[in-house]
Amino acid sequence: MSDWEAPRVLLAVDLVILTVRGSSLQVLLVERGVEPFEGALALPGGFLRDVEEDIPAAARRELEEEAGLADEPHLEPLGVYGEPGRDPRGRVISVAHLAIAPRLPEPVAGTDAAQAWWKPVDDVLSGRLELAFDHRRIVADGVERARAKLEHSALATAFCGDTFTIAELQQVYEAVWGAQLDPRNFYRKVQAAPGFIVPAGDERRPGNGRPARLFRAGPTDSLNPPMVRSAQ
Amino acid sequence: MSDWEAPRVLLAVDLVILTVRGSSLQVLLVERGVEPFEGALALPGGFLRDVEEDIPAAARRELEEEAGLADEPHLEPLGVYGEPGRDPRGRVISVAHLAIAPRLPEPVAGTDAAQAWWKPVDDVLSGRLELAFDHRRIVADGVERARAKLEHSALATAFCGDTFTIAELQQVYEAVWGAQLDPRNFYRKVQAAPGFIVPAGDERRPGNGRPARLFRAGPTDSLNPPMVRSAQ
DNA sequence: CGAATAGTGTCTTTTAGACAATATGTT
DNA sequence: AACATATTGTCTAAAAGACACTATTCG
Repeated sequence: MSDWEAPRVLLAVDLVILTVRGSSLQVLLVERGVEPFEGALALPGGFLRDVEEDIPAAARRELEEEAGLADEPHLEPLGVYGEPGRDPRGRVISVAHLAIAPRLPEPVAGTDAAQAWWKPVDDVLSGRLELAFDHRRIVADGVERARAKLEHSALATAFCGDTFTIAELQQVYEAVWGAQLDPRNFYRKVQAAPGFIVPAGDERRPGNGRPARLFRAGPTDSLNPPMVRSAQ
Repeated sequence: MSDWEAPRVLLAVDLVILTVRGSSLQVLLVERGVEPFEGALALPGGFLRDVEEDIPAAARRELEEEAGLADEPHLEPLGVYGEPGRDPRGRVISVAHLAIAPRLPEPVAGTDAAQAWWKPVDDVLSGRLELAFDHRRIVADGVERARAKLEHSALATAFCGDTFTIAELQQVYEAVWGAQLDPRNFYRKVQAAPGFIVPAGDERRPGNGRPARLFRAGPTDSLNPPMVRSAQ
């Protein structure tokens, strides 16, 4: 064992960036510019820049380079994906991250050299859309993580802008969970968890009817009581 | 970018192996035999054996080599820990795994060259016990994962032997959550989740009182309704 | 005013938790 | 029998969900 040397691997960072557009949960995909899978759709990501780069830093860097999202969206580690033979360039270990982007005006977050598109996660999960590598699995894990965290954490506010109405927050839950919720019960439910959301003063969002009160994300991340998705 | 080459890192696998002994949640620790942190307590683990080794396979190998646990305990990926400067031997990325060992007769799972001990997680989390590297943080994450999963999954059965009584299952919940539960409500609660546990036929465990019925793990992993730990 | 959405009140059903009562074994 | 633990039953309080109703804006 004394002349044995531990093998070295390539370390990549991949991003599952989710947002809600319209009433559907969407994920940001890019077109690969190099082999393998050149031309195929894939998650934004890339190799560690240098051997001293911190993993969260690499994730933030890719978030900005490939998605143009510089303004601190929610970002958390998701998992490690590293089957041998996954990439012909050698043994690659990918550290996937989950990022949540707030509702953007409309335009797709284009970037860099490659192009980027928001695509409905349903199209990815159902297989209607082919992804490079094992990226479909990674998306599935990211979506499942988001669904679970909506129950117990304040993650939903990361999908919204700085201020938002309760109806907008409900749209997030409905898009991520793929379920309809009663607006009246939802209204009281979100306010029952102390510190989840706090009023932002005046009123706005003059939609078709009565303008809705505005809220912003509260101080606590852990929801108690939790938001429960009924057992389908 | 054409003459740029992606950096390579060392890949390690670390194990948070939890069990319940007596009424406390315990974690398996080994004494490090080499620098850095020689002589200090640490999680079992090690480098990938060769560049083609699968990560789950490496985790199972360490589980057997360092803990003597060959018989398929529950094993799941926990997270990635790879700050630069964490290890003087170079850039090391550690993929931590969570393993659950069933209640063992009594003897400590000794092994290999190094020695191993079960230690109460409370001693690790409180800092009474010093651990090498960032292993205290990894233990904390593993314990938190276990606590959370006990609510929504059948993970608790992994702490038990092949068959178990409901009182034994309750001891698992109490040790992991660090809380007291009402045996009568617990009894109905665990049976209310379809597929969580199934009867194993006859009776046994003739303790001091009436012998308890035996159960084994049921087919479903997802608990519905969940076991809830009251909001402390 | 009428349409449309925001926000409140109330009732019913379900669930969580406390705890009495009964069952079945050991000594 | 006395004791200890297992298992069942029952009551009460809290929460989830359905849904009628009121409020406020726009056209």
